[in-house]
Amino acid sequence: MMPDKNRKLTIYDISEKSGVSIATVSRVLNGATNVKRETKAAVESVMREMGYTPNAFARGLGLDTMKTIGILCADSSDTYLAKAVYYIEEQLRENNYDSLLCCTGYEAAGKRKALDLLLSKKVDAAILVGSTFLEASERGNKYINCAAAQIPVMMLNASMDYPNVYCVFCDDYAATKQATERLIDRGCKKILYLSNSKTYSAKKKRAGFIAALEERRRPVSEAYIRYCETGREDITGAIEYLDKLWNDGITFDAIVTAEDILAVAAVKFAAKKGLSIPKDLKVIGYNNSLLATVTSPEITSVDNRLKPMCDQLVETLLNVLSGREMPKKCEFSGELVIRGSI
Amino acid sequence: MMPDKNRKLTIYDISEKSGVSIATVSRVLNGATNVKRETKAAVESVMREMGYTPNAFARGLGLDTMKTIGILCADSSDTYLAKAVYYIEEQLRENNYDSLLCCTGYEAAGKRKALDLLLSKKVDAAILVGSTFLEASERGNKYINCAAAQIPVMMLNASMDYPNVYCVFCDDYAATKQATERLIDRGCKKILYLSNSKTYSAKKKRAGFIAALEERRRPVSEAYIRYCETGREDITGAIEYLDKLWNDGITFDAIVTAEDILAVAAVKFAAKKGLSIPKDLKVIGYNNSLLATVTSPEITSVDNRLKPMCDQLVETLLNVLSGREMPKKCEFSGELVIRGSI
DNA sequence: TTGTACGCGTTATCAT
DNA sequence: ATGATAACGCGTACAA
Repeated sequence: MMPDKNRKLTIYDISEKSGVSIATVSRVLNGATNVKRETKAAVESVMREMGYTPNAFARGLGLDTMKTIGILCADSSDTYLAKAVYYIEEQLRENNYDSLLCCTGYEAAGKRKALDLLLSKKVDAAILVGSTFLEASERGNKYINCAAAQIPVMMLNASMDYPNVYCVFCDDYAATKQATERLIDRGCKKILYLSNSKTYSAKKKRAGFIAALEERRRPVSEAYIRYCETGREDITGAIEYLDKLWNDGITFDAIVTAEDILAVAAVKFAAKKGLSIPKDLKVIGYNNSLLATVTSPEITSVDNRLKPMCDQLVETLLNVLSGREMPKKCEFSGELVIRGSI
Repeated sequence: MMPDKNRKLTIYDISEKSGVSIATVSRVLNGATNVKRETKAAVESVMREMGYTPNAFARGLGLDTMKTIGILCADSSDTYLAKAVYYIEEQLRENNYDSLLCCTGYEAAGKRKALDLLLSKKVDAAILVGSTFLEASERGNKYINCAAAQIPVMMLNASMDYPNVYCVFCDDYAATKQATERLIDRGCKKILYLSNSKTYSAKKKRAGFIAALEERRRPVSEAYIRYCETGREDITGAIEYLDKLWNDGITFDAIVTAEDILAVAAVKFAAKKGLSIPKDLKVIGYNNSLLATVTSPEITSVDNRLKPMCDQLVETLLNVLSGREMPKKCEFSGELVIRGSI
């Protein structure tokens, strides 16, 4: 029989070849300072020439961590969430953490299941991306609380009061209020608020919209606060929704949307109706994503500081993991980025 | 001292509490058939009431796998790549594999580093998403070959002849050729080909464009085969590029693009120039992504079967992992999805 | 500075 | 059907 050349190298092989104990090899591996210069050099050379790599599982077992963070999001292909995941992964990697991605869908069951799965894989922390992870009922969020009993839980775009849960979000209320006020001040009389979800974040935006009307002493009509149930990427559906509204007599001279994609639909709706933007119809989007720049004219949109939020989130997480006391909530404020649609 | 209530439960605790050996507990855990019904029930009940979860690291060490697949992509927030990652993650999850996401950027060094990292984390396989992972030189691809010596490597949108490397891609050449021919047959005289990358895939598209011209006996002019170096999401930059071209006398009545985002830029360019689409200018995109539906009119685009490709890729991978012999290359053919831009 | 020996929590191979 | 015990590969007290 040939010696098994394919067997993976272990610390023992290096130990043998370099004539030191495995302890010393381990020390070299982990950059311990109390190793003689020459010994260290010798061991390192052996490791290099044999092509040794430490076994991550064994390490994980001993240290009880594999430096992996779980990232949960409903749909990592959503324009906005994709950016968030990208920024987060990038920051984690720079700090030597890997990212285990779990797309959960928008249903509660899927989210619970995914988080449980991450726990069972023993990730060091979980990051929940998107306000969809905040359920309306206390009961609906229980699984998050449970998870937080084991590992730190970070939330992007949601706020929650559980121990070991850290939240980073944007003041959607104020941003939407400000955007709406701007439209009012520009003379818009019939402003429509259009949303496509009922998340925590969506509710705050809606409240901001209403607050603006109230502050400016404008009537608040439920008919002008709309929820459009089409698929999240179904622009055609949203256009039809607006069309129906319009034909039902609910006409408008401005639209405030909860997502850029709805603003895109509004711009296309205007094109279809022969309405001129911004003269006949003004449109404001939300997220300041790529979608705000694809139409003619481009869309004025609320920048909700995604990159800074992600950076903050990861930084907070790293500090929490190293035992530092950190703020449970970080709130950013948005900014209206002006383009041609208002 | 209190007994350590916080210590994680092990198979020993269950063993003790249920009065059987750890071997039996392990058997129950893994659904072995040779366990007495009652024993099994008893052990399961103990596990449930104590809230036991097996330690994934220990399992990994023993079985030499944690059922994790590494997904590499240059930029997971790119509209197209994000969808690919999403589809792949979904399929993997359905088959009980987790996804370790690594965004590498478009530089060779980043890709090498990321793949090495995945190897060191002992993933069961690596999936390279996007044709950017195919370098022009043999040398540039060596790191892939090395990785494949250890684990199966799957490539989406690229083709390569290495052992243990499996490729799934679309016939971009034929699809682009067909799209171009359609424009010629519709009477377009001056067709521009616009690309924003020089990947394997981009080259095949370009070749298809040229082949169409040749087959229809049209002159092939380098002036009409263009590479636009602006950022991948920089629509404004692409518009300026087209504007400059136009002003330099390189006018056109149709554009074939290598990516939907360039087609979006083309549509916006037309709006800016006062050209009517499709009358004065016809536009064809590539990928049939969300971006093909955001403009007015919407963009005719090549559907390159992303979802079917991802499904095929994961299926192939799973089979490879279970030792079956599988095709090294799977080629899909694209389809032109007709919308208002031609 | 270096080496010995044990623990980490499983799975798997033997016996019985 | 069940139990004892040896891997799995590493980190680290403790000893020298």
